[in-house]
Amino acid sequence: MSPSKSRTDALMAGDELSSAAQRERRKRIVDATIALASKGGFDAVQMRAVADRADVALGTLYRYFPSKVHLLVSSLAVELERAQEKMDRTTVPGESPYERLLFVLGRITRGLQRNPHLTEAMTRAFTFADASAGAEIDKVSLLMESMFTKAMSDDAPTDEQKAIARVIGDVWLSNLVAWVTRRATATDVANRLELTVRLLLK
Amino acid sequence: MSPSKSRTDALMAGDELSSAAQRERRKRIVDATIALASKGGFDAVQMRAVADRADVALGTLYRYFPSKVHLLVSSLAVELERAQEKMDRTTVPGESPYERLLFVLGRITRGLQRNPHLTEAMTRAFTFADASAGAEIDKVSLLMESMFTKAMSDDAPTDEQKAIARVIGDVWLSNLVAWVTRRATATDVANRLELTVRLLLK
DNA sequence: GCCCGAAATAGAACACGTTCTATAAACTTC
DNA sequence: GAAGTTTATAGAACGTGTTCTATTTCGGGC
Repeated sequence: MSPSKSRTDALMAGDELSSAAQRERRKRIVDATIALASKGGFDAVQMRAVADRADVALGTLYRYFPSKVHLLVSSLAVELERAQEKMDRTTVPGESPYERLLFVLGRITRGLQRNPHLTEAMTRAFTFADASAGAEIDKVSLLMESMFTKAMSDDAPTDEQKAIARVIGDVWLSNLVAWVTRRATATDVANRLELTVRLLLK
Repeated sequence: MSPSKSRTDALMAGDELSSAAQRERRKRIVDATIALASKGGFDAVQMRAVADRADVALGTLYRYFPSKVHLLVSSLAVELERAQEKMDRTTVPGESPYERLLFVLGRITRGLQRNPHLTEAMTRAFTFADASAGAEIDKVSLLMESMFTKAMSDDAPTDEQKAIARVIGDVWLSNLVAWVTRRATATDVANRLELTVRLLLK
């Protein structure tokens, strides 16, 4: 009959870590993950290597993140939050939702393409995730949609804008996958996104 | 200086296998893969289990398919070809491209949802594939796009129709991923696809 | 300060994808 | 039909994600 309120969730959520030491451990882990992913992509994010680099034991790593996919998707969420904050501090140029959306899309896409290995690692983790990582995935999906709806208008988005944001997100993800697997060039991705936005908003 | 014209490609392509025995081996492997995937999804498709069930040695399995992902994506292509043939024998009802596209989408989607484990295995393999499986992935992508363009019109598709087919394919894939990870219900998927088609074609 | 349960550590152990080795069987070519 | 080459086989071996065990350290209540 123990209260048992501090399940692994608490560690995974990250916002409510008991002690400062734990917050720091978590940060070291995420930083190590991003560093390794940036250098060598998905395959280079090896659990033993992450643990080493973050100076924690393998068991501790697994206590904080129950799998490699959880780890990568959580790191992706951290990265997206940073990008969102940066975007919030920018005034998005453009007269119409169409133009503003294109601006934001171009900016994020270029950001990702600047760090191909990291993008590859995150994208593959995101799409390979199974149901057990549903919560982390949802968090990332929400972040992405909110970036797109914010781009279209500052106010609360209409239903149609939400639908459009979702479609854009879907197309974006598919193109990211294609780019990561080298079936599409950066130019392809940009063109297709622009075409999609045109089809949807014109 | 050997001519070396029969690389692994020949085996992977599958269309041009030297002997009948080899064609049969390949078929047994794909059948075993589909059976195992249908029963237990991606995780149940274990290379040793596939080899056992197909009555080939593990080394032989790897000679025919250089990785688990190649194996699953190739099996997906086989499945899609079957679905395409079936579709070709049907007259798609509907007055407009919009209606016909919805009909085809609904039909494929229901087909996939009838076999959730198989769909999970194929979807995860498809999205997890790396550059080395580019050829197999391209084959599947082409098959999907052609299903959608055929649905819209019998004639050669216009550029706009091709673009729309691609967007639909992207949205479809993302929703499949969401459904497989149980972040979306079958109804969600149907609704979102319909909404997307409406946004694009209305 | 001391005790306790929770958290961290080092490292072994296990599972499954993949590769490698040695041998046997199946073909091609003469 | 024999020699040589390619393909298949059985099974060991290896790498990396994940789990488990035994031990130590940490942080909060007495």
